[in-house]
Amino acid sequence: MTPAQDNSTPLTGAARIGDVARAAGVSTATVSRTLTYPERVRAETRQKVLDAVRRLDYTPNEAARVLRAGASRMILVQIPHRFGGAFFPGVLSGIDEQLAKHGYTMIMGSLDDSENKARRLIDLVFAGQLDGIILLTGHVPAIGGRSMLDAGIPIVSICAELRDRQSPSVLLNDEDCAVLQTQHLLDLGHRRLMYVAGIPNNYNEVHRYRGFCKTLAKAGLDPIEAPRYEGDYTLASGAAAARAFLTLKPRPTGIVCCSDEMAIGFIKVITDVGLSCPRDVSIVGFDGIEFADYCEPTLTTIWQPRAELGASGARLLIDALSGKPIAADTRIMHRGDLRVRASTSPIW
Amino acid sequence: MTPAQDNSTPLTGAARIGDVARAAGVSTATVSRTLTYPERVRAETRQKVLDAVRRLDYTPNEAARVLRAGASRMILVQIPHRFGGAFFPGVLSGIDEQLAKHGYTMIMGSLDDSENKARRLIDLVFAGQLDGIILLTGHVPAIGGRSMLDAGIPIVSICAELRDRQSPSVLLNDEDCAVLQTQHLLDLGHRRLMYVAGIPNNYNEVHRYRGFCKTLAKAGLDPIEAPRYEGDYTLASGAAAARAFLTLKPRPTGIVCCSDEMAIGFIKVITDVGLSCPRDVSIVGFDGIEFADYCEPTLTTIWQPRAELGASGARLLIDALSGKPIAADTRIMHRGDLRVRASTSPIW
DNA sequence: TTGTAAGCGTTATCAA
DNA sequence: TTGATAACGCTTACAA
Repeated sequence: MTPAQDNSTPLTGAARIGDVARAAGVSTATVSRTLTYPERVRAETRQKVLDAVRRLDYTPNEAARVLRAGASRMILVQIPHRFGGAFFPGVLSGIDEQLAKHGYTMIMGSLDDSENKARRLIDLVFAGQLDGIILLTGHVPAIGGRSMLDAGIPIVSICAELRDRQSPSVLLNDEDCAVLQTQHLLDLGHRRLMYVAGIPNNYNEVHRYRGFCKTLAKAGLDPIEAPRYEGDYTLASGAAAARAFLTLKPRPTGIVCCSDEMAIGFIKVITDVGLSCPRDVSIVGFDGIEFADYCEPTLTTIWQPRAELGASGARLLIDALSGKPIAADTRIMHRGDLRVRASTSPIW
Repeated sequence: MTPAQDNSTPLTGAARIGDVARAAGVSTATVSRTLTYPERVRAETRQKVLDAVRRLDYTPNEAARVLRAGASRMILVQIPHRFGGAFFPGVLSGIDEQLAKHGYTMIMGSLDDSENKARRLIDLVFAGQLDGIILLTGHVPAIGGRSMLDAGIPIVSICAELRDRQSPSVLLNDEDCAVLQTQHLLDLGHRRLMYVAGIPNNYNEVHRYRGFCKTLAKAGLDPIEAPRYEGDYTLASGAAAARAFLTLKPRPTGIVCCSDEMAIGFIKVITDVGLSCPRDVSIVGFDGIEFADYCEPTLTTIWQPRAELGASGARLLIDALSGKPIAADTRIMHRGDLRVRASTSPIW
C-alpha cells in the first residue's frame, strides 16, 4: 500500500461519486448526503468524505445533478439589441451579482436576433435546462408558435411589460421622469419643445410620451404641435433627429430625449452646423450613462438606478424559484432623478 | 378512441421520449435516432415520429442528453471588469454570433469579480457542464488552488495571452498600432509626447508601450523622458491622467491613449480648464468605439475589428471542440487601422 | 431498419 | 446514521 493512494481515480477523466465513496470507505449515498446535507452525517464520517473529496479533486457532475434534481440553477436573461448601448450593462451587473450570490448562473439571450440563437434558447427552456427567465424587453422569442412564455417557468420583466400576458415586473416611474424632463425645460422658459422618442410602443416609450404630453397640456401647450422624432436610442438616431430638427421652422428650443446616446448624437450634429447647446437649444437626456458627464456640454439627464433595477428583478425571480408565491401583477417601482448639468439653460 | 388522443402525455409536466415512442408506436431508440440521425430511419417511420413529436410538443431533456453525451454545448466567456466599457460588447457579439451558428450557448463570467460567481463557474467547469472557455482577459479565475485551466477543456484567448501557459490566441497587432499612433503625432510635428497606459502588464499594454517607445527612439527621442500615466481604460482614469498632465512643465503636446474612453475623459478635463484639443494638445485614442465619432472633437483613434476578433476566437474554439488539432501556440493576428479625425493637428 | 437494454452520475427512498 | 437501490430521461451498442 503506497502512501499516496490515488489509484482509486480511473484514468479516464475526473473522479466520480463512486470513487470518493470507495476512497472514504462509505456508500455513494453518504457522499451525496455529506455534500448536500452535511448535518445529516456524523462528523467523523463527514470528515472522511470531505478528505476524500479533496484528495480526489471531486466535483459532482452537474448534468446528473440537474437530471435528478430537476433544476439547473441557470437563468436566461433576454436583452434587446440595444445591448451595445451604455444602459444595459449596468442592469446586467445588478442581475448577475444577485444571481451569483444565490448560486444561479446567467445566460444571455439576443445579443443579436439570429434565428439560430432564438431556436437554441427556446429549446433550452423547453428542455428544462433553464429555471427562470428575466426579460429586459417586451419582445419574447417564439419560433413556430412555440413561445418561451409557455414553458411554465417563472418569468420576471425589468423595464418592460409583456404585451399579452402579465408577469411580475420591475419598473421605473417613466411617466414621472418624463414629467421631470419636460417641466425642467418649461421652467427654464422653453415653449417650443421637441420629443425624440425611443422605439415605438415600448413600455418605456409609451409612458414617457404620456408624461411629456401631459406636462405640455398642463402648461397650456398643445402636445400635438410638438415635433416628435422616432429614434431607436442610438447615437446615430439622435444625430438623425437633429438633422430633422434643423429643417423645422420655427425651431424648437428645448429637446426631450429618451436616451443619453440620442441626446449626445443630437448635440454633435447641431454643434457641427454652428449652433450651440445650451445657448441655442437646451437638451435633456435619459438614462444617466457615464458618458453624460464627459461630453461637451455635460448632459442634463434622468438618472436611472441601473444596478438596482437589475438586482430587484433578480431577487424577484429568485423568490419565485424558491416557491414564494409572487402575484403576476406584482410591480416594483424604482425612481429616476433629474440631474441638471450644462446642456440646459434658460431661454434668452 | 377519441380523435385528439393527448392522453399519452402524463399530467406531470412535459412529454418524455417514452410518450413520443408510445404515441408513434415505435421504440424510444427510434425516436432518439429520428431526432439525431434522421437519415438512419425509414421515411415513413420518421414521419410518424415527427408527427408525434409535434403533437406532444416534445423537447428532449437537455440534462439527460448532456449526461449521456458528455457534452453540454455551453461555452464560458470570461471578460474583465472593463465590461462596462464600450469595447467588449462588440467582441461579445462576434463571439455569440459564431457560437449560436454552431449550436453553442454562451455563459458570461466576471461581470463583477465576486468570489461567489467565480466559485460557481469553476464548479461548472469541473462539473463538466461547460465544453470550452474563451478568455478575454489574462486573469483566469482560480479558487483554493483550483484553476479553470486545469479542467482539461479547450481554451482560447482573445486580445490577451495567458501568463504561465500557452493557449491558442486571437490577437491584435498592438505594437504596430501603437507605432501608428505615435508616428502620427510625430509626423504632425509633435516632439513632447505623453503615454496614457492601460492596466499594467496586460498583454495589450506591454506591446503597445513597446511600440510607443520604439517609435520615439527611432525618431531620436528618449522614451524615458515621455511622461507615462497608468490608467485603467475608463473615462475617469482618462480624466485623472489629464489632471496629472496639467501639472507637467513643459506640457506635452501629443497624447497617446490606450483607450478611447481615456482619451475622451482627458479631453473633457483639459477643455474645462480652457485648453483646446487639438489646438493646444493632440490626442490619439485606441479602440474605435462609437462615441469616438460623436465627441467633441471627434477622435483620432485606432479602430479595432471587434466583431472579427470575437468571431475568430469562437471559430477557433469550435474547431478545437470538433476534434481538430489546434496547436497551443496558434496565433491569429488581426490588424487595427489608424482613423484620423479631429483630435489631432499639426503643432504650431 | 428497428427494438432491447445497459449505462451516463447523481439523489432520494426505504430498510437496516 | 448509513447503505442498497431505484429512479431521472436519454443515447447507443448490440441483437433481431
